[in-house]
Amino acid sequence: TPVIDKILCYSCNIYRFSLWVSYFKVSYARPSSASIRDANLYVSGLPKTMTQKELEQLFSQYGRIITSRILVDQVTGVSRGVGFIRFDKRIEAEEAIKGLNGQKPSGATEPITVKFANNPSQKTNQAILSQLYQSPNRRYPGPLAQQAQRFRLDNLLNMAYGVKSRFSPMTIDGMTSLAGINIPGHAGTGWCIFVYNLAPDADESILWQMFGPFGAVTNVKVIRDFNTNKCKGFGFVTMTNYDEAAMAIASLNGYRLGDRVLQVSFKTNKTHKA
DNA sequence: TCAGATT
Repeated sequence: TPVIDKILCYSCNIYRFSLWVSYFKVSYARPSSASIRDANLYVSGLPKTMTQKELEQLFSQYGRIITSRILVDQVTGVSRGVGFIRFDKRIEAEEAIKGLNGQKPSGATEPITVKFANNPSQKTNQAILSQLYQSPNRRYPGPLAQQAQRFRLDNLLNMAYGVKSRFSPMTIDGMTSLAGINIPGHAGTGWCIFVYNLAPDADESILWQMFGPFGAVTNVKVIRDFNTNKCKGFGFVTMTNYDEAAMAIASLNGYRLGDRVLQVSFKTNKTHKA
């Protein structure tokens, strides 16, 4: 559809047009039947360089692919290393799991995980559910919440009087891009924080409650054992702003949660294997 | 004692 997006000359009617072209796919819905139900696979551990085409090539040996997708970071556009493959038939998906789960694609250094995808209609929004949950000590702010509150006030004063904090995100980001150095925990979309010594029954809501008062938290995760579903003793929190993350770490490292003393720091790259 | 990711 041509659209006038600029009038270059009113008197002689010269316009600049822009032309937007959209592509649609229209097709009959596939008749539902047991044979095509649950034929959708979730794939993780993909090499970040793998394209959708290469992903399809890898899986096409097991059957007809209906759709495929690689998830990308919304900011950087780079692959998140996870994706989806929907096969025509469930039996094809089962064969693909048998053949590819735990295998290294040619040229890859890490094995991929292939399993049936969750059904998106039954997903729960963990973040919203957790944040709706309010514990009594949140309603009556303790020392922790007061510290976070002071910090926010401090931020407002900085903004009002133009005082730059030494932890200002601008300074840090400028340093990062100029020197090309890697700062622990910095993931591009936020600052990843490692929380150690969580109790086996810890859940995401406790992380939201602890870190939320310090600023913008975009993600929390309690790492659980696959079989027991108990917390493995640690978790991760992603915060948007460096100074808020730094304040949360400074305040929460050594914090006593129940009968445990937490260790809180920026996430490092160390692996738990070997 | 430093993951997993769900269109």
